[in-house]
Amino acid sequence: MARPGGRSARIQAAIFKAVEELREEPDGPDLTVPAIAARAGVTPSTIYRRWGTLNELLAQVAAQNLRPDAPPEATGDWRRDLEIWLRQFVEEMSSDPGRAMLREVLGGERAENAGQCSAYTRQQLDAILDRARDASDEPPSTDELLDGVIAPVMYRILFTRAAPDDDYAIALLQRTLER
Amino acid sequence: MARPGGRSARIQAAIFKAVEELREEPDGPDLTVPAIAARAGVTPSTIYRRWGTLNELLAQVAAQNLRPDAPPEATGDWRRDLEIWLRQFVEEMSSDPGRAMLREVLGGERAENAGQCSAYTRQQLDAILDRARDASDEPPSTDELLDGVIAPVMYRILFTRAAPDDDYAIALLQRTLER
DNA sequence: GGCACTAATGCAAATATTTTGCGTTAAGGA
DNA sequence: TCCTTAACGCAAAATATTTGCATTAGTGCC
Repeated sequence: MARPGGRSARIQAAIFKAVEELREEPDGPDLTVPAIAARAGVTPSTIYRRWGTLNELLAQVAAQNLRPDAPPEATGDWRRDLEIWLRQFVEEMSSDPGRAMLREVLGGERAENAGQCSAYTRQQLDAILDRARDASDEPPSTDELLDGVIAPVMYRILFTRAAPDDDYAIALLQRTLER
Repeated sequence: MARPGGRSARIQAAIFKAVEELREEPDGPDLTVPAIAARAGVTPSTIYRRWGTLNELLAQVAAQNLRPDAPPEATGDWRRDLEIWLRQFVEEMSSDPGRAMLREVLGGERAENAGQCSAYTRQQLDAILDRARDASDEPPSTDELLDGVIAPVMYRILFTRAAPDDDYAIALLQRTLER
């Protein structure tokens, strides 16, 4: 049977932290398993046995980092909330660190981590849309927003080297709201 | 100055072929640099010098494999052509080999390969849309199709483990054509 | 065509990494 | 508390990556 308790959790936390710290390293981040293990005070074999591969470890760390740190801002006007949230989302995802995390999440073998990532944005959207429904309004569905706004933005981030899509994203949002 | 001539091209072709062949291997594909080099009749250092990393090599191979092997079918009815092409596109991309290639293209450090990939689908769409314009019709723009159909399909393939989206994709296409 | 220049490769030693067997530690259940 | 065994540490073995130097072969020039 599995044993997620105490020690395992502590070690995983130490390893995740080690990855973050090594990213900040001034002279080029040395993201190798031995380096991460050393920083975390753990033997490399622990990492290999738990994650199998550096790619898998980085995928899980990235998924965790993509977890939103706060619920979407609530101004009272849900359309405005959506716009504010979207601006931040696009900025974060299209930044260099954001792109790197997306690469890493998608680089992992198991779809689990990528799924987690989209679950997060779904939750954030749901939070805003729930408030809209409380106000007896008729907002679009989460899926309509995913298809109409999030997906096109992500496609461009992943498949082109294009600059920040700020206005473009807002235009997509307006169009989806008008339907 | 660069020397893409003769030998380099031959070696690159041999290496790409080696990757393909190792994928077919019955008892688990051994996609390591040394294995690829051995199969291609080349020393590993050649691969390391040219691509730097296994991820980069696989990204470029995947980009090449995602190149469409034929122009979209032409039935005379461009709406039908779009539908036929889309069905095949979705089937190919959501298959296990297709997903693996997408992972590999996106896993590379440089955006170049992913960009190539989306350029290919853009070309295919353009080919169909050009025929529509020749017929003095008013088809949607390439970007409208990318935003309205391709992006949502890709988002689901990349971020969920959901099953083949055949009908879903067609529904997206219909909606985009009606606008 | 022959020649000079040097990018691209081959080779092999030096490093770095990943894997693996076995002993030890510590969750989780009785 | 005791037992079972998942998870870890350690170190040797197996692989993979890097690097310096020698060799091969595109490319431009005469």
